[in-house]
Amino acid sequence: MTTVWKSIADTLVSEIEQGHYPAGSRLPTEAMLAERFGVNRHTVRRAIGHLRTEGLVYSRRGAGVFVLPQPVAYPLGRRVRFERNVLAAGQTPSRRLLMLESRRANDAERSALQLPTSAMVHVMEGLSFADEQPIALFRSAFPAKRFPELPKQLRERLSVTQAMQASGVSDYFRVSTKLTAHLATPVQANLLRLSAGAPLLRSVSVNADQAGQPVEYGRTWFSGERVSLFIEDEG
Amino acid sequence: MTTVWKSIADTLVSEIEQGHYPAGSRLPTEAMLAERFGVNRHTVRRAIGHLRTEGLVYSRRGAGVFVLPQPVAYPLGRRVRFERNVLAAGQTPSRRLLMLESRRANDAERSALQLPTSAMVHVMEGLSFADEQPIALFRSAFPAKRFPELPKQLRERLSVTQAMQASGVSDYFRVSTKLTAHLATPVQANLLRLSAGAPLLRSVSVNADQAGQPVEYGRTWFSGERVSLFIEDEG
DNA sequence: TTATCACAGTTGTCTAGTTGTAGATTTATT
DNA sequence: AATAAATCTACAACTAGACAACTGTGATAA
Repeated sequence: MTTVWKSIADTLVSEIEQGHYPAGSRLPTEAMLAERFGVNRHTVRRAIGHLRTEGLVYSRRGAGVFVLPQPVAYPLGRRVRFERNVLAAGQTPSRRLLMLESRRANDAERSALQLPTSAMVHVMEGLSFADEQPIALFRSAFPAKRFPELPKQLRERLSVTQAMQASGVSDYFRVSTKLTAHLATPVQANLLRLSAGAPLLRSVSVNADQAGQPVEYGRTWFSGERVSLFIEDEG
Repeated sequence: MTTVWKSIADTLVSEIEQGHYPAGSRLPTEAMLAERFGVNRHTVRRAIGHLRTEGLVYSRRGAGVFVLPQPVAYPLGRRVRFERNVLAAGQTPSRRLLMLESRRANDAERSALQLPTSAMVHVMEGLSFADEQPIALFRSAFPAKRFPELPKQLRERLSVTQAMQASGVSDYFRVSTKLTAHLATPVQANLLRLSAGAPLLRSVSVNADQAGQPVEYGRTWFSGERVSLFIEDEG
């Protein structure tokens, strides 16, 4: 015995899957859907509530119900490139810069980047989006001595790859990646538009140039819901 | 020798036939009827269940029990016009718009309307009523290129014939009609106020202008109980 | 240009009422 | 005693309406 709200939920799911309502778009209002399906608004709400728990949509009071993009498959391999990864998943990448500063390296940064004591690093913090949907929070440290112009370049282009090239590093490679699971702090949850305490995947990684010299020490917090990391074959 | 619920059913039938509860009106709630007849609610339910199988009333969970009007005779011929048909049956036609959108035509629509690949169509979905009683669910596709203003016109007038005229098609004719029988999905049943799994008559049709150019590809689901389709003589 | 405000539209929440369903129990009929 | 009819109880599912909380937009004023 199927209930009305379930069949409405099924209809909406199939319409979303057929691209009828593309990712990021707004569903018709609850009132319109109620009219269309010939039911009370509460019944539509129950169907939408189901889609919400399935992670297909999210709703904002006063604004509407919006279609969520499906989780991005994010390959971790020898070459990890944000834009390429998101594009390969069929979504549109973008970034937002939250902070950019230069300061003394802390212990972890010195160790990872093989820097002498009291060396300076440029630190960039930002958000990564796929189709307007925040998928990760990142904080990267670069050796300041080697890349004196990096802050300007990052500010202009926002792409690590391009900024590196402008600083003479034509290519770079992932030399280590450590993954752990964490719960989102309130600040992180807010930035990633998750509920506080949502699960995050934390990646701590080092990239190095062709000579093996470390050029970036990065920490990234991926939304566990929206990203599925996978290890690429090293072909 | 007669049971309690049967006599209650008889009483209700005669009251409906005497116009005590006119078509479309709501019966008193089961609780009130139980009170009135001095019986348990379930006994009233059994009587109402009988009226329902007789096609005299229909009930909507949470809303109440409503009196049904009689079925409509619907002629299918060279000129099929909803309003004319229902008026000819002595009832009052009306329509409700459920959805109106423009999108890429799918295969069936492209083929029926003789459109090139990736052509756009306007799609209208709605309900047809005779005397406030839903008799059919329809979904029509129109070539968007030829009728750029159609959505506005349909929204204003809700009459295909009038919208066509406003777009320069003074008259149109049925060029093909295919009929099949289907069972109502839960959503369809709900919209037509039928029980799920009720039989529907599905008509897939194409209308064309005087030059023979297809102008509408329509699918209509008629309630098998409330409509009897008949083929008109082509005089 | 910027800030503020008003307003309509949308989702969130609550209360109350109605029909649908399931099961157990009592009462009437044969 | 057996069986059918009716009762009783309790929820589940849906409707109906009202109001609160919030968003987005456009108008107005500084």
